[in-house]
Amino acid sequence: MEDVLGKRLADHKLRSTEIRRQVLGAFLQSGNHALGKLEFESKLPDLDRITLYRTLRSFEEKGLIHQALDGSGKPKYALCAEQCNHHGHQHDHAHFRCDGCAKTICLPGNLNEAPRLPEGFRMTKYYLVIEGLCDGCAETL
Amino acid sequence: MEDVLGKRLADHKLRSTEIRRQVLGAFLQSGNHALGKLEFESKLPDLDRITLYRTLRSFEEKGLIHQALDGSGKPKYALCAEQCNHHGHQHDHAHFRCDGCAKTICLPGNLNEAPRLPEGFRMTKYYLVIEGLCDGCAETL
DNA sequence: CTGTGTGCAAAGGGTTTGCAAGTAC
DNA sequence: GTACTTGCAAACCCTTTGCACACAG
Repeated sequence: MEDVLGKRLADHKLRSTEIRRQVLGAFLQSGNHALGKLEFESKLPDLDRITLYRTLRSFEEKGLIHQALDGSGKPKYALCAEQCNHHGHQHDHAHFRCDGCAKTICLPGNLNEAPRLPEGFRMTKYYLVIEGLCDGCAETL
Repeated sequence: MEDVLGKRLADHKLRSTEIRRQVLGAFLQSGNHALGKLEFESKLPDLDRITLYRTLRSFEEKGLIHQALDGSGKPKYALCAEQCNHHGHQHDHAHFRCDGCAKTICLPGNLNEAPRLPEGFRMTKYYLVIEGLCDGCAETL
């Protein structure tokens, strides 16, 4: 079977429509970096904004993508790893935002050990956000 | 001198106006937790929204407050420690957002050691965001 | 055929900008 | 007096909701 996109959608209990294949395709093309409104507008100029919002929400609910907190205040999304599905998300990577090119990158590898909390607090999850310069931008300066 | 608010504003090169004293007062009252739009509306119901935005921006530029990233998507602000000023910010604490009461709390103490980065990346700063239940909410359940 | 997805229009919320009047220093 | 601050109106995003039509399964 050649329909990688359709299969991945079906695996996540999502109907395979033209638009969803386009959006998923954009994620697969983008490698390990997260996509925001601007990236979608340049990659898929004809895509209706409202439809995009709904598509992203569906993808997130079904565990195909996750929101990438990057400190910019603007929502960005990135593909999930294999273990995420409609039951829930499970991530162990940090997000890096480059001050040069403004790209947000999912960093591979584990986070540090869980942070310590004051007495009585309980943690459900935590995120690490890093700002700086990516390899490309650091070398340009 | 009794004018704590005025002094603190002056220390940060901010003119001491009625509104700024009110906003700073709200921060001082709130202890270690961050304030968002909603909190301001309940603490200072007569405050003009636009003026609030400008006041917060001035405070942030002068190193009096910092934005507290908490994963909620909505901006929140908290008082800075002593070492921040108009030259820049310097923070070493994590932000904890409670899923119960929705409060965002600045956690005292140091972060873990700095995260490792891929070859060629350079870090300027990083944030840690933790979600869970605060002591009050955890004990209620 | 049935339930879901799409597209357009409209509405909603948060935030910023322009400008005239007021105020700190 | 001068430069900064405030308040109101208007404008500007970004995002969500309602509804009729189209489409996947």
